[in-house]
Amino acid sequence: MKKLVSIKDVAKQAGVSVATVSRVLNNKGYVSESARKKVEQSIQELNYKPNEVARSLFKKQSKTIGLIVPDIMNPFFPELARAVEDIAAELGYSVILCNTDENKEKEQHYLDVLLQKYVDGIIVSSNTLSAEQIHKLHIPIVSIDREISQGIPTIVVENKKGAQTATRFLKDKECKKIAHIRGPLGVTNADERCEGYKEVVSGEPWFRESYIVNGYFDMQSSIEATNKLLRLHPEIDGIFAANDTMAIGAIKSAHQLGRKIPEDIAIIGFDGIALSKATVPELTTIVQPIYELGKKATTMLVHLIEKKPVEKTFYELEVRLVERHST
Amino acid sequence: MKKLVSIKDVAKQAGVSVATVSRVLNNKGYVSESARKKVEQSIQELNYKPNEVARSLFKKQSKTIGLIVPDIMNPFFPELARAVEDIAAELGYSVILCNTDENKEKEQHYLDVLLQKYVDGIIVSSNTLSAEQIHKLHIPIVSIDREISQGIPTIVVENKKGAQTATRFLKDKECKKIAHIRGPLGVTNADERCEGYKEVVSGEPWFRESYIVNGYFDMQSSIEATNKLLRLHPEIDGIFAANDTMAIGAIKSAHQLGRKIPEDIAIIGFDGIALSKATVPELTTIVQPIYELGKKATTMLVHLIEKKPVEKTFYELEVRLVERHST
DNA sequence: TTTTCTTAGGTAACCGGTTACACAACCAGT
DNA sequence: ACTGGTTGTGTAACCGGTTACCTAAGAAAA
Repeated sequence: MKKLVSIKDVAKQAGVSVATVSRVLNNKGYVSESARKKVEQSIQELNYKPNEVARSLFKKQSKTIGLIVPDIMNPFFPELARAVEDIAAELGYSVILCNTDENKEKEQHYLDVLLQKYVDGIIVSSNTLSAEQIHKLHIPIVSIDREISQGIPTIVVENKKGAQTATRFLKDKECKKIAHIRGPLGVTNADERCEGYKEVVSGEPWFRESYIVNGYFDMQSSIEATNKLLRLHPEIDGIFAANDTMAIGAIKSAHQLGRKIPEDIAIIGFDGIALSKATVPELTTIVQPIYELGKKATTMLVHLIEKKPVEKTFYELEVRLVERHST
Repeated sequence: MKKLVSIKDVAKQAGVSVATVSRVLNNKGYVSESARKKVEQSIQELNYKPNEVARSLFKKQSKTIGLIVPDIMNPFFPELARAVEDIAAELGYSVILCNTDENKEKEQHYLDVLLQKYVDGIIVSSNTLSAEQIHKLHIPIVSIDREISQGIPTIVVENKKGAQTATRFLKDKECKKIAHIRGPLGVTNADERCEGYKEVVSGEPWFRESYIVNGYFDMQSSIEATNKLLRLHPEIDGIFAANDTMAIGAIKSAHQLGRKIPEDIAIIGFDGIALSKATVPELTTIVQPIYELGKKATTMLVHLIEKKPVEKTFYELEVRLVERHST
């Protein structure tokens, strides 16, 4: 590797000390106009770029944040990651990507690595981390999409309200028997969405617990769940899936079973991922402001890092129903 | 921020010098069994984790690689990113994610940032970088999906061959008039795929240049292109789209125009992104080994970084046709 | 004129590791 | 006994920045 120009080279060129160069660089302390000119010119000439690593070592901060997600291949996360990276870059930070598969050991491992690299803060979207684990880190954390514990800055969406909206919408569309494909038990947002559904239908004479089936937020489990559901309850004419991927699974299953969408059966999802616009029929869904989520989280994290005031450390963002052709 | 334990603390605890601790840490140089034991115990007790930043500064390497992609939201890249991150983590590296939108300034900016952070190597998927720009970096680079110039390690797939396979497959399926929605002009893989198509159909009596229409690898442009195409040439009964996203656009367009797929018109894509399995009908496509691509690139990059021997610096990975229901 | 404040800029310690070098102890070979 | 190689360990320089501290000059205040 070719040696990079260091602050010493610049200092020598400009005929000043390294301290002066550093002062120019950071716009801090007293520097005469003439010295500043000379330094700036030398920086130009040598194409000098300060070494961030050396800077990090002294300042104990690295202008880097960690982004911990279960799996970037899950269609919810690319948009989130993009938002985080966009805002981070704007504010002068880089982002290190970590996929944990919701695996406790991997999570702890990445936490250690990020800490060793002096990252300034971390954005997590995970439900296996404990509050204790997080407090031990002593650096700012923002939790996205899942509430870990009070006191930890969190950004979520109105899961329950969205679920109610979705379910009511199906009712308004004259669906008589509405089922729900829920997400994994114990995952906060899956639980909340299920609760929202229940609140709307539990009073209905036709409602039965077996209208709620389990999925794991993925397509395969949803196809199987829907197959079973429609065989057991052929009367079902509306399905609210706890996320878009499962809604697409439901569409495929219904299609296989010869049901027409939306004529025979209406299907609504949750998330508003890009995929929901790519299907035929296009999916009606509760769209989350995913980009906004990432944006807000990053802005907040950087504020926390830079000790700027933050108004709130808990945001619940609004969701909105987008009607397309599956209902 | 709470002060972290440093090597000095460990040395003091163990009653040895920092040099000895460092030797234990790196398994380098002579250390007596008794000293090693004491040091290891102190490390345990204090839960000491070496500061990677300090290490980076001295070693001029950071155990970090950069991953530069146009846009992680483009469905091709999450799987690639996942592969890169998986392998990198396995080999002890972290990955910094950069989205450039194929924008020259952003690319140069990220290159600068990555260099300042002493990343050990970079994986790029981009076509605006010049060979010169890359050589100036003086660190290992691997180019994915796009060939920048000879001499720069590259991993691509058999674009032309895949395109030929796709086109021939449509012919074998009794399509009489096959059109092509190509990717942006000047983008290597788009050009190669178009060439592959041409080689198969240019000898056909029915072939005309206007059967090739332009898209930008995105859905919107493809929908518009297909609309125009099918209006102008209603006789078309087969479409080879240069990527899956555009194939899906073509499906949607055909659907809107009342054509049945695959009865009236067969559609085949290229890439094999997750989305291609989510549509109704599921997309027949030329699948690229995306994960394999990322894996190979990362393995090679780390070999280059660690100066281990690499057999080849140019790989052209095989693609395979996966028949589903759109043909 | 002396004191004090502001401006300017250099020297060197420091961040937390790694490693060249020095030195000592011990063993083997002559 | 002398030489030389191997082993074990500490001291201090170094990586490339930042900044506390010091000195000094000129301006303003006493």
